[in-house]
Amino acid sequence: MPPLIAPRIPSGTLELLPREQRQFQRMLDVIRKGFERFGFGPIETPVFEMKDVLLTKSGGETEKQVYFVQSTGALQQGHAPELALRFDLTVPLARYVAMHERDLAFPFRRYQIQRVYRGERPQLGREREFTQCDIDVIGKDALDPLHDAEIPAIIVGIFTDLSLPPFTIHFSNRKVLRGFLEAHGAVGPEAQEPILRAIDKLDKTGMEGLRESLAALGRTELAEPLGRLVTLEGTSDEVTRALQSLALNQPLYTEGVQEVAAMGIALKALGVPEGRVRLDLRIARGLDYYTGTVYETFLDNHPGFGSICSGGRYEDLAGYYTRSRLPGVGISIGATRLFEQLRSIGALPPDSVTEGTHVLIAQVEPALRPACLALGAELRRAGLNVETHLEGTKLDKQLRRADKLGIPFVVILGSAEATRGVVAVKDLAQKTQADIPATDLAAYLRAKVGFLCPAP
RNA sequence: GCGGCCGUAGCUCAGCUGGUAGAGCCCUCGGUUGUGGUCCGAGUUGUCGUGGGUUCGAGUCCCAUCGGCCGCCCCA
Repeated sequence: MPPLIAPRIPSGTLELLPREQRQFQRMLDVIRKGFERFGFGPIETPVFEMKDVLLTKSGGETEKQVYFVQSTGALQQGHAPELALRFDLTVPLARYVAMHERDLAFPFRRYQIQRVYRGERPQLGREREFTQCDIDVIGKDALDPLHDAEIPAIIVGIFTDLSLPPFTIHFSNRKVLRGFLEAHGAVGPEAQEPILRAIDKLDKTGMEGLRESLAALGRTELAEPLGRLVTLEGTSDEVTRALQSLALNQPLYTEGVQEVAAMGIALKALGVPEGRVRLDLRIARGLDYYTGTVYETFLDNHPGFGSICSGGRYEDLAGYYTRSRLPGVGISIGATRLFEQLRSIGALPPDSVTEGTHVLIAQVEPALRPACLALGAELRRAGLNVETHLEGTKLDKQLRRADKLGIPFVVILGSAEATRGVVAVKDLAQKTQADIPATDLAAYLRAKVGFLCPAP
């Protein structure tokens, strides 16, 4: 015998058993419905893109995390890879919009639920292959700030539908932060970026860390005013008023505060519950392409899990691919991370009997096999998901199978039942069993399973 | 890419100061005729991550290497 190869998957990848996969799928379904509800349309893009297309904006940090793709043939000839796996869905979106610009209706509202790849050190909630659920709105030349308010409303709806544990979408506005820094002498992106990063790390480093970073940058004088800005607490309205009262005479700052104020009003109008979405000046986001609103979502009781959903506003999405100016705003749910984290705290919703296999038809006598097949066909026509046990092993094995697969009902059809025109229906969870007239079976089970299915 | 911890059955792990391997779970079968998840009994499973070294002898010590987990960078 040849030696066995150890069955394994690369670290940072995830594989689920069918029941878990169903839960994950259900999560994605809820997300998709949430996107559709707000009038977003689906797209998909290839897992790999041309290398030069993908690596435009990245520069240093992201490039190190990119997987290159090369056919073995080309590899043998010593060619450098010309393809790379996408590491997010935003860059492919930019390419997509630039490519199909003339055919799209702007503002272009699309959602995209696909896997992305990052060459990172995996950890819990940090995979090398994971699923992102993105929505973005892309405008032509301009995009009303109202779109920025709609984004969190969409997410709140979805997370509520998912019965998530308490969560908060924190948002801020980089114009406010930049304007504030500008007004305090930190002028220009080169000076501001490192400070914004330091602010973004506040939850890990604390104020001490921020002070240290500022000291290292030779900006000790910013510690005091920035400290006050960043520790503003209260409802979004209260924080907004505090920002307005600072009355910094700085155009960018003023613009940012206006946007923040407008968001507060819009969020109320959209019916987003107070407290779900908070203005939090500690959110800055490291990614430098964000220019206005930024979002970051955390589970209230599990801050260590990191952000499960984040995004923001960017002034020019596709500058590398087209001369058109295409501002946008978007957000991404980290579905794989969210799923893993919910699972680790036991917060995944329980199996639903309306999904998966509803009924297992046990086969106890070879002579009745055709009857079992026919019964299965009939129940399926009634809208039920049915497995007919085709092996016809011992009954206890068949019951164990139903048990293991989480199938709630077992139908037993033997000659004892057949001669009386009934079948035995066993409810595995209730440990009950009843003889049901064969003619009533479909209706009986449908009522038991408790869902409305389309008329046959 | 940097730092720390760890690699023993499919899974989770035990194996004291070196003397050639164990538990639980899982799985299979049985506790007789068509009734599960409980209980009882029986059984299968390992080149102790890999390579080298020290030693009469190494899962146990040393070195290297690969892999995993955690933290950092970054991020969903």
